[in-house]
Amino acid sequence: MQPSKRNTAPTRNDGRLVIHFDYDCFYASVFEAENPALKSLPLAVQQKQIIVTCNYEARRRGLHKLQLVRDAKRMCPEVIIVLGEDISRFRDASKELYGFLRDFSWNGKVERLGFDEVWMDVTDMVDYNMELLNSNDLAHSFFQLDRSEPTHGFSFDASASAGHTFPNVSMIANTSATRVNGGLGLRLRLGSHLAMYLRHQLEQEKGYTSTVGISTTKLISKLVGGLNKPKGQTTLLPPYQMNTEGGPESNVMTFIDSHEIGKIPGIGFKLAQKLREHVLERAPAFDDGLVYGGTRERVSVRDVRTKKDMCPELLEKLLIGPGSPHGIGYRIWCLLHGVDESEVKQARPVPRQISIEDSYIRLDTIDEILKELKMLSRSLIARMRLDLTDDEDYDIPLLSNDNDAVSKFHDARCNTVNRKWLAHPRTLRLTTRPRQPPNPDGTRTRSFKRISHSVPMPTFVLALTDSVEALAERLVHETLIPMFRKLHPEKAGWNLSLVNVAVTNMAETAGESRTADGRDIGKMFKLQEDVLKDFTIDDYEGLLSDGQAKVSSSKSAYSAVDTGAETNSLEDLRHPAQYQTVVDGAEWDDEEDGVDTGLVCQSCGALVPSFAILAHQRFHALGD
DNA sequence: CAGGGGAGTT
DNA sequence: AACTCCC
Repeated sequence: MQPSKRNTAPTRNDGRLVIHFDYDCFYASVFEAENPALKSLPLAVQQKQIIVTCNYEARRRGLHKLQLVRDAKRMCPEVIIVLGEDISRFRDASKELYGFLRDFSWNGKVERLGFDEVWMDVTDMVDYNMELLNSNDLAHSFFQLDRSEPTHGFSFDASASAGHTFPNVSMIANTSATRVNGGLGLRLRLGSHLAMYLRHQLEQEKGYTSTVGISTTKLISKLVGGLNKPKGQTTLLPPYQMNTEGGPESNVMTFIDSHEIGKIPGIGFKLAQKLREHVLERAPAFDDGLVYGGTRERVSVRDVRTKKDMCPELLEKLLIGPGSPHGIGYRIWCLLHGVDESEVKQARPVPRQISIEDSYIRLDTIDEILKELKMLSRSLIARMRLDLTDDEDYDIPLLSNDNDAVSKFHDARCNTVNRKWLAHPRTLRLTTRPRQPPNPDGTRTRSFKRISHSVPMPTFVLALTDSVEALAERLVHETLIPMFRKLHPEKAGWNLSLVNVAVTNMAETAGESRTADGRDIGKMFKLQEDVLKDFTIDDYEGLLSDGQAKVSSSKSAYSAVDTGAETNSLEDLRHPAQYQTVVDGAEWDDEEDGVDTGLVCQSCGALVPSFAILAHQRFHALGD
């Protein structure tokens, strides 16, 4: 980057419309939805000795999240406390609400974070409805929820936004003004009405209230939603563009600048501490303590952004460390300016990993280990069957002319095992957290370091006809105990504070293109976005020297990837012509099968794991 | 590491 | 395999 452009703010791209949902006090709401009588009473959810969350009746009486049960009872003796250590009901409710919201989406870009947050990219819905507006009568508008059904939707007043705004002023209807910036003001307004409609649906149909933010990125929609909790929604008003000479201040900058640095999603504990240390020029006292030796401890986004010599390169130097991605300096630089190009990800059909863990005060005998591994294995296999299998029935209607299939359908119906794997894990991992041996002086250093060992997934676990119990037994003795010996070769002397058993590295089996909701189409979209992203990044470097004219080049990139030729060359990039994809078989009979999906080198025939392809290419380049 | 997850990167 | 981030 050129020295003169060091402090160039990243360019905003506000072409999207993103809504962020956060269900109000989710765990408590799950119990209230099951038993509505609880709604009018103070209710708290307990895990171990902690109130993990409580409803607003309880908060009115002084209770709060992460409070000791004892303190909560003292403060509010009437509080109703329910146990929430079994999280399955929360997981189920979360999936149901997620599915409910996703059914409104046109593009499938609906992403969940944890159990209680969802982003929706509704750009296509909003832009479609922008075209339907009658600019002479915005107050009587209709939002169409289905492109092929003009009457399916809701009426709304497009001359004002729904819910709260930041800044907190009512948006005065001004048609000529709203058309600047590609109509951003008006588009946000439509987004706010769609958000309001979806919140009402969520409450009416499912009984859950939510707090919502509306903006153009994941970052800003999530942050701005936090302004009106609970049961509120907030839209960040334009102008969004950075301040130019004499122009108005960007509301994005105004909004994000005052946030504590550690409150920005993507800036976690470690990064926040490093940034605070740099700004304060000394070690910060605590995570978010306010005062240290009488001096100011709070470090805001503005403090970091305006610190002397601040630039992407400095951030990179400051923040690079083990586990942190390269390019983090530029990413954080963008976050400091409220810029976040990350996409709302499409729904994934199956999870990337499933893990079960438990923590212990003391775990130091092999008998206890055996018992715990058995428990964890049972849970894990049960979860695998729940989350990685599908009912075979779904395929039958497609073959309904086939008599065999029809009778098979009935067989399957009567059979308790009529499921099949949507994906099977290729890797099994055992993780432990050893407790530190005591120091010479008797004190104990607390360590939360984990160690792990992975092996190819033993395929017998996938036999759906065997009982969970029998499979767990076999898994422990044949696989997990040997893995444990590898992690802890000593006969004794260890003491564990945590054990985790996980399956990862999922291989999707049959039926990847089964349904019309289009995972294949999803992949094409993703491919295009990747190209667009790469193009935009290169483009960004090239354009830095003249600062402007971002949008038009992004658009030309988009039309370029629309052609078949471009798509093919993209394939070539991802799978160099020299390599052929190894198709991972759907069989898992009993061969201790191919562990890693990779590519076969067409030069030497070697099976090369994906991560080693570049190295392998270099090998040939040097050798030849 | 509240707890018991989950997603990503090098 | 270890680390960082999110809830």
